[in-house]
Amino acid sequence: MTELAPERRYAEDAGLVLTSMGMPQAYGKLMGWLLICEPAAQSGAEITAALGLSKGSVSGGLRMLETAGLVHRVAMPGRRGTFFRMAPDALMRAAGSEKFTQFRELMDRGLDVVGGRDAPGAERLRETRDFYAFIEVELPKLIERYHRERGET
Amino acid sequence: MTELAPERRYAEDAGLVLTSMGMPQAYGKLMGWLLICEPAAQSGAEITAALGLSKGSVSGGLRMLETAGLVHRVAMPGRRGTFFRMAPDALMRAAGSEKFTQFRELMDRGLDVVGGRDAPGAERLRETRDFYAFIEVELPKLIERYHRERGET
DNA sequence: TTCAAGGTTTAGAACATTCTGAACCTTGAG
DNA sequence: CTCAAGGTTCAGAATGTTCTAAACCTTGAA
Repeated sequence: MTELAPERRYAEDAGLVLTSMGMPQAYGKLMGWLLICEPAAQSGAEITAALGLSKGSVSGGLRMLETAGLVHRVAMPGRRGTFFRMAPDALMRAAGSEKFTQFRELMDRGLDVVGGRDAPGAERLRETRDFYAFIEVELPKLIERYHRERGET
Repeated sequence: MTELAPERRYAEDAGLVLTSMGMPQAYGKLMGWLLICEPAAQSGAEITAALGLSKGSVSGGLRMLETAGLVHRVAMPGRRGTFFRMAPDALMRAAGSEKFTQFRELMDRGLDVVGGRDAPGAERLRETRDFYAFIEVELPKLIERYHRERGET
């Protein structure tokens, strides 16, 4: 068993963590690597070599991450190939309030089915709906506050 | 193709939504049903009949949901079998800040690997870490605020 | 223009998850 | 005690996901 560089090991571990959040392991490794690699922008070939994944996985993964806005393509004049780096705000996008919106919508649809907020048996849906509606509105404000406070200092 | 009652259809749709958040479809259907069913507490047999799932899926699903704290067992004196109902705060638990904690920890481990907050190339990790640390602290406060405001009125 | 490196696509092998059906256990009514 | 309804467990079929390898396409240096 050959020894593993700490950077490589970190990418492996990130793969595990991100898998537990619904991302394919290989793509999680890409994210982990792009979080700590030096230099920050690397070609697909370099990443392939660093992580021991197939070219196919790296290509597919980078495209997916790019689509999700987590990774950007970077031109490196004078060097062959395409380079990728983590988007500056990459994992902050994953905080997404979309999930809360989805839940709130599901509760609203439930309220329709049972006959509105005041129908008998609607408490379950009403309470849950109100909670998610609150978070849905307040979480973006919270994030905005973070950026405001951070920007000032 | 036989017509589907709106309640049953709602459970089916909830199954789809919750699947997209990483829950098995059958378990999502259980949650959907328990959100709108009347009466609110039902036996496994009733749920099995209502949703057309196997006894095995219903039994396993209810156990899992119970373990996750989303569903409670209820005694119904005089009636056969075990009854289940949605936990009052069921889906509010799913708001969990555990995810943010996990991310923050991953970033901290990354900072260790690259040599600390001030190491070259550590900005990526540092910015992400600070963001998640902020949400990790503030989201529980936000939830607490919701309950306080809600409790007063 | 040629060629090699880099990147993309895709079929399918390897793997993991989900769900059911059937055997089994438990409980309470009669 | 007996029996039937309710519940649990588990092996395996059905399904879905992930990853690779190999064929293919693209690009730029010489």
